[in-house]
Amino acid sequence: MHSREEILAAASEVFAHHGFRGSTTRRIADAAGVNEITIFRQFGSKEALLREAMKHMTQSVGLAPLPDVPSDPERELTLWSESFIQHLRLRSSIIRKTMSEMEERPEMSNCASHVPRQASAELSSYLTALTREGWTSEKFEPRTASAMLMGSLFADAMGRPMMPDVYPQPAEKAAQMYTRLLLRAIGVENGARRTTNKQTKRTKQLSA
Amino acid sequence: MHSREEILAAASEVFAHHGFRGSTTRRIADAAGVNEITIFRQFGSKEALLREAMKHMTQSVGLAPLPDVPSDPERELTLWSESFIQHLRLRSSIIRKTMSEMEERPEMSNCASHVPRQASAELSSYLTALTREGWTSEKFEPRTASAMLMGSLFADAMGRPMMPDVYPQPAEKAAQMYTRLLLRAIGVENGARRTTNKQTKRTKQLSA
DNA sequence: TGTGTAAGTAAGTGACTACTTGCAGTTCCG
DNA sequence: CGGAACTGCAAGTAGTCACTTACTTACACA
Repeated sequence: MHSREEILAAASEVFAHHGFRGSTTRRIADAAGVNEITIFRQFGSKEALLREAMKHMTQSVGLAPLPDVPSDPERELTLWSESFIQHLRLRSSIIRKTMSEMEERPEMSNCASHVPRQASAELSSYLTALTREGWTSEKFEPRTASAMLMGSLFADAMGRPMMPDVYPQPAEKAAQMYTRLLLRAIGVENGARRTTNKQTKRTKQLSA
Repeated sequence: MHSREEILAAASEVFAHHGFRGSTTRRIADAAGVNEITIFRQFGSKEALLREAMKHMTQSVGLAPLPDVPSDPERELTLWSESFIQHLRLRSSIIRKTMSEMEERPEMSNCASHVPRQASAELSSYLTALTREGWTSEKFEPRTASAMLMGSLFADAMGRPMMPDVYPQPAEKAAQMYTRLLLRAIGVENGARRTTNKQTKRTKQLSA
């Protein structure tokens, strides 16, 4: 009963630090404060346990929401970027392990790709909304821009512990700085909306 | 004699596909077409072999050079980005494994961080030169901008095989698209230099 | 009091792991 | 011809791995 949750938590922890091959059933059992055999009775095999632990973990992501209609792009996007990079940093160990394992165990990383997929979709649609609502002055592909922002945040979260000197300082401001650069790339000025013919569209939409 | 090189190559190959723990001496010996004992006689231990293989691999990077004085920023940066992403894609497996191993075996990844460190330094200094030479119209931190471009390329190389739909299409144009966005973020117009007071500086430098 | 369920203990299986020892064959060099 | 240097083969060591079997303990519920 109670042991199941503890085993799953311990399995995640051990996997994050030692990878699949390093996650011995003995280590997981010790970390969970449980007899090794309980693992096999509850989950059948080490592989099944880690599959389950993976699924169990991809719940509860909690990214900051992006509004359907932007009202303060810099503020909204910065908050989103900060919540995304925080999510990545908290899970950097396990993400590294999962990415390394994905060629040998595709079924595990398929489940792990759910979060970035969804984040990418939300960010892309927000960037599209920025253009639709007349905030942008430059033409751009939403997918490219979203890949660029998410990629910067991802690489920062993965690489900063190893080589802090190649990333912007301080770490807490990094998300904001990437976000500002991206907004400038797509031509969003400091809090000022451009007045284009697109604006009527938005007014209509709001009054509808 | 000849076996040494073959063992090193085989070790890299096996490590890229199976990581440290999965790189059994037996597997490496088979891949090298060599008796397992030869490995121990030549390198002493599995760890020493993989350390050597790592060192042996970080030679021959071959990034496109960035000029000290920019003359065609879009062209020069695009070529650099393309050579960098190609480098990352060719080594994506081994990079994933190294990043996953870096917490357990820091000495291996320290050697691996040499390439991105140098690339970052070169890119940053090129971006600084862009401003010095009057190509940019926006204020920006070179380190942030370089982390952003390199991060986008890195994340693309790492993530595209797993989720191709979140990255720009086609893959061969991705580097160019990221580069264009970055240039816009720092205010470099399409091949047109801005005429600022900085230009005199450059002229002086050239005539010197 | 009897029964089912979740947990533990102890011991062991066969496969794999890094690494060793001893012996023999080949190649090359003086 | 003789001896290094390199390589291979056969066998083995001590340890770890995932996983199993057989039996015991604790507790909930009826």
